[in-house]
Amino acid sequence: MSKATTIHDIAKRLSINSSTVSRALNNDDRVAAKTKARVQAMAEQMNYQPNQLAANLRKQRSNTIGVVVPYLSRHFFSTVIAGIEEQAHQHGFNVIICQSKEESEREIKNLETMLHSRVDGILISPTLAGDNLAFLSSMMDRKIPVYFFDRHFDEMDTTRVLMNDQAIAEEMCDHLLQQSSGSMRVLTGPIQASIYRARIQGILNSFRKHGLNTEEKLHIEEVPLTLDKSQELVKQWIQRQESFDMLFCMNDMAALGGLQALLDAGYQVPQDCMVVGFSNEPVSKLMHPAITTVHQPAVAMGKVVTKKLIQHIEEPESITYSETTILKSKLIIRASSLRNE
Amino acid sequence: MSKATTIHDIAKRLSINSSTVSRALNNDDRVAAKTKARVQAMAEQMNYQPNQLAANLRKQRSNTIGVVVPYLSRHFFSTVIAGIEEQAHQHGFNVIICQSKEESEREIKNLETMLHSRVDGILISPTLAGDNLAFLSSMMDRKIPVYFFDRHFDEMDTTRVLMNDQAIAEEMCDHLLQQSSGSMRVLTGPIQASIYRARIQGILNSFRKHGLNTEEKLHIEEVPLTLDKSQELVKQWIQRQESFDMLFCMNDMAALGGLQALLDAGYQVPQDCMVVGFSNEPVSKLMHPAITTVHQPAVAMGKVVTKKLIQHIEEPESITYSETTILKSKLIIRASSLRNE
DNA sequence: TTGAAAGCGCTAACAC
DNA sequence: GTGTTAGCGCTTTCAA
Repeated sequence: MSKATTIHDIAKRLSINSSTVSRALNNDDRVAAKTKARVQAMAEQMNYQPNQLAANLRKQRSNTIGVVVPYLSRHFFSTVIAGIEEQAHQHGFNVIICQSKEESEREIKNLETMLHSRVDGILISPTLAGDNLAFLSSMMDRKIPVYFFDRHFDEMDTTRVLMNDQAIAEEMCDHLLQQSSGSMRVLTGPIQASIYRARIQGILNSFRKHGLNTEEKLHIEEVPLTLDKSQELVKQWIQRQESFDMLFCMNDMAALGGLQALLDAGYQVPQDCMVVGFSNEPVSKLMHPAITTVHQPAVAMGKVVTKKLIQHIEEPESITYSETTILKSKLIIRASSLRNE
Repeated sequence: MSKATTIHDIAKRLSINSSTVSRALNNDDRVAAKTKARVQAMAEQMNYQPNQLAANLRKQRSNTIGVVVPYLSRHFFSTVIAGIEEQAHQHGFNVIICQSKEESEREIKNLETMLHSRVDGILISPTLAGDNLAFLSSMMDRKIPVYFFDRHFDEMDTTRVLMNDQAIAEEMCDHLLQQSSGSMRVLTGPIQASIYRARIQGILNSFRKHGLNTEEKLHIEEVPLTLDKSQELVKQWIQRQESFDMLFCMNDMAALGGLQALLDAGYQVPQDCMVVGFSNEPVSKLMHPAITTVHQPAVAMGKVVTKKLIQHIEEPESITYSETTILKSKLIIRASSLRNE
């Protein structure tokens, strides 16, 4: 096999025109059933493989969706991508993936590559500092739809699929404050990020609702949300004899680290200090005590946002609006925050 | 902006030929430095974005690598892909990703799509049952290089990058047998899989070396390697009063589940039973006791295999051989398998 | 060092 | 229903 079969080869063998072959292969209504059958049989026989590249060039459409996430290996993001991938393939779209590593420069470079590859649309959970906002806007101006998931920019008026971060954080905080009127420490990621801002707002609401003074009773710390950093920080607090009896972590890894530091120092959890996390990593339920957390429907998020984007790609005129979809996450209360058992 | 700028637009404005523009943009030696500068300036000014689609069609090359893994959301695979992505982008390649979900049918469908998209090469950790082997071979026949990572087929003579599964499992088993001459239970994934076969071979070697009877002392159980399944199974064993004092799990999730079941039943780990896992998931070190495991260089695996594939794509004639690269993983001994402390 | 011209494989407007 | 024709935007001989 020295050369791949083209529609022209098939046409020649069948003594018909290549455009008829094209139509037959694309199941066009106007071509006779009999011709269709002949073409399909011959295509099979000659082991014809359509050349998407050519079709794409002609159609000015790559059938490809570009996805940008901070880190591919974070459980939450790889799970969302699993959802994206599934939905996209169902609709005949390819998915190309990049990681920004939280660097907006890298993110822009990736987006440029995608632009050159003529992706039909972008799905992104953007890096939160830097000048990527302007670049993303310019992509929209070029009629390439950019949809957000999980993270977003308020400034950009486009469709996004988010979690109910504020409400669930408020609910979580309510749950804690019902059991304690002590002092809370919050470990959060970058405050610029909408998700963290939303969650903190939820916490503030809850404090206000309970008539508690946030100046005195609430201490918010912005840190890299990793196991090690969190463990180290909480250890320091304990050494300095700072007092708190609730530890609210914005992800499970930080909660694990914090829990570890507390237990190492001989604290009882939840009696001396309650600990809660976020994201429901598989391990959170295995700790002693098991950690209270929030389950986020990550696969669903991927599917939903992809479905909307594909609809936009396939019928651009029909999309005259942008919408914000809020997916409901769910509180999972476990021993690490249950004093009354 | 109603229409994207092409090289022809630039050529017209500069009153030169589009092929000169093409050459200038590709930094061809034959074009005068002065012309190059003019072209580049104009391209900038007109906000020219190269159309990869067109270049790809002309060059019969998509600059895209197809990646197939069982599950995108498994930590090991998403980490390998992070490495693949990084290496590929450094060399100007895109990466499209599919998950097979361990279904060979789905895998073949994905591969076909990639074929039509004219990927320049495939990186795959294949599903281990089904008729995908034949399909993969046929891709190689079509001059599309297929490289394996982590998993592979002995029957296919192509480059692959694997872990030293057999050696490390033997080392792990040695470590256990030095401390016990009791009975071992192994929780493994599908035996058809080369990785599990290799690891089991390592265990057998270790038993033989220690002069122990595998008929009596070794019990191998093939199960889905999930936390829940493992926990359930070990719980059953305990209820049935089956006796074993070493639990060798082929991943950390299974080890976590097993550990949980043992602790729930009041067993002391490692005194009553040692527990070991595989893959060094972040949580393994957080358990009480911390779990002995194997660190696998996943990012490195992704980078190495991608580098080799790209070399193959760029200089196909120079590749007259296939090679097997074995990456060294590393034993991480922790409290769950240390009786002498 | 540059220009002219052909063509990658496909689709789609138009004609019959 | 089918054929004719004209590109999509780029690269790459070949010629000058």
